[in-house]
Amino acid sequence: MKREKVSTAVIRRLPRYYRHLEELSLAGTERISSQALSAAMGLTASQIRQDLSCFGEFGLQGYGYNVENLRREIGEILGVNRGHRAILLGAGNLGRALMANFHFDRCGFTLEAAFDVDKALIGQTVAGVPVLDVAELETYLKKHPADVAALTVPGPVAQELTQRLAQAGVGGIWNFTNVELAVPPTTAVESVHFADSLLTLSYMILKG
Amino acid sequence: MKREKVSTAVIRRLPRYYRHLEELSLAGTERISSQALSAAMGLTASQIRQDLSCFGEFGLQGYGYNVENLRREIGEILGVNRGHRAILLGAGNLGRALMANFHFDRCGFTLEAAFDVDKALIGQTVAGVPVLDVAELETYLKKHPADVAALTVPGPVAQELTQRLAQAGVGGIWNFTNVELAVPPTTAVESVHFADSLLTLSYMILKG
DNA sequence: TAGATTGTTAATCGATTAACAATC
DNA sequence: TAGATTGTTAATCGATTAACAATC
Repeated sequence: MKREKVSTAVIRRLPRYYRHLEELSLAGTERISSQALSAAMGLTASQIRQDLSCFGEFGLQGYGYNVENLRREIGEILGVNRGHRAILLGAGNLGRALMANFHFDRCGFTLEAAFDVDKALIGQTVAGVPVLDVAELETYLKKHPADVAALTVPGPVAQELTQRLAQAGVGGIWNFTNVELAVPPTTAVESVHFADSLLTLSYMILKG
Repeated sequence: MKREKVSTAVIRRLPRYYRHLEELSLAGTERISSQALSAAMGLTASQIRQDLSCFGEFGLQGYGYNVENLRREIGEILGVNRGHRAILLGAGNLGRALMANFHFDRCGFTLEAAFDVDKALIGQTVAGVPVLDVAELETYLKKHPADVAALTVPGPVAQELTQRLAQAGVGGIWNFTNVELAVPPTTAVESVHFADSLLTLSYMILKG
């Protein structure tokens, strides 16, 4: 194993590997070669072996990889068994859609609470998750530390809330606003930029 | 200008440039150098000039770039003035969140209709957009061709609907399901994989 | 054993950065 | 004019692909 620093290109492929292996495992496939997996995913076999070699030796010469074993190993690398805790800020349409539809648990997260400013929403429960007053954010986090906060609030309040979250020790921000968030180096940000995605598609339908 | 084929790395930066330039323009900034823009975006000046040179010469020696002009040019490249038409399939929580909150128009799209199977939703209007019966999809598209379809349906029906959309001439699919869609070469797919994004964040909070 | 397939090293390819002549 | 900054060519860096000895 070559444990140099792992490039973001590799890291971004890990969830895809994980997803494919989940499906293979669910379909009852027991073993797979890098060749077969690469064909299914549109990569090269070489790349898959190269990627995995950043983290360890998970295969067997002449055999390939045990699907369930590799799935578990990659899950371990991604941290799906760490019992991560999440909160959500902004229980508007998008926030409630995530609460109702997104399977946090499949990523190894428990969504423990949502926060909003709207008195009409505070006190409600969405998909089993209580909506609390954002004024209580710090008090809540002191009692129930969270690893990650999903940020589904209006753009103008995104940066201010980010600061409060970082201050309160939340390690990662899952950003759904179109704001480029400034964070201290101890806080990670992963953004889902809908507009960037749609504009990319807009470009693609003009060309290719 | 070197008009070779533009790499996806460059294409994925275009929406970011566009977004930053919108903000600068809105803030009344008239001109900017590649140096200043790169500092604001966390890139190198060289990279920005290199990226832009794929599409033309938009700057002026000794001056830099006119913000509003560059914004418009990049908008043109991305196709925001093409009057693209969109439909949406699946008016559940996520679909309605997009309808209510996402500014299709800021990306140059008009969201013209949504489709669902749920009789309780069909006939309703969400944020001014009618929800139609998905059984009428082909009939509708014959009368009102769409450039792009947002796919916010349950995983199991995603592939089947993708085929119907491609068949009906929809050029791009904005995929919010966690299904890896198979499409003919004439159809573009851009996926927003929430789970991949959260798993990436999960990895980041363990390391970095 | 023979065939298959890994993990890793070396070769290639592509993307980013640096440098600079051109010129506003 | 002098200073600034572009667009582009060349140099560097990093990521992907190919090749192959090791070995199940």
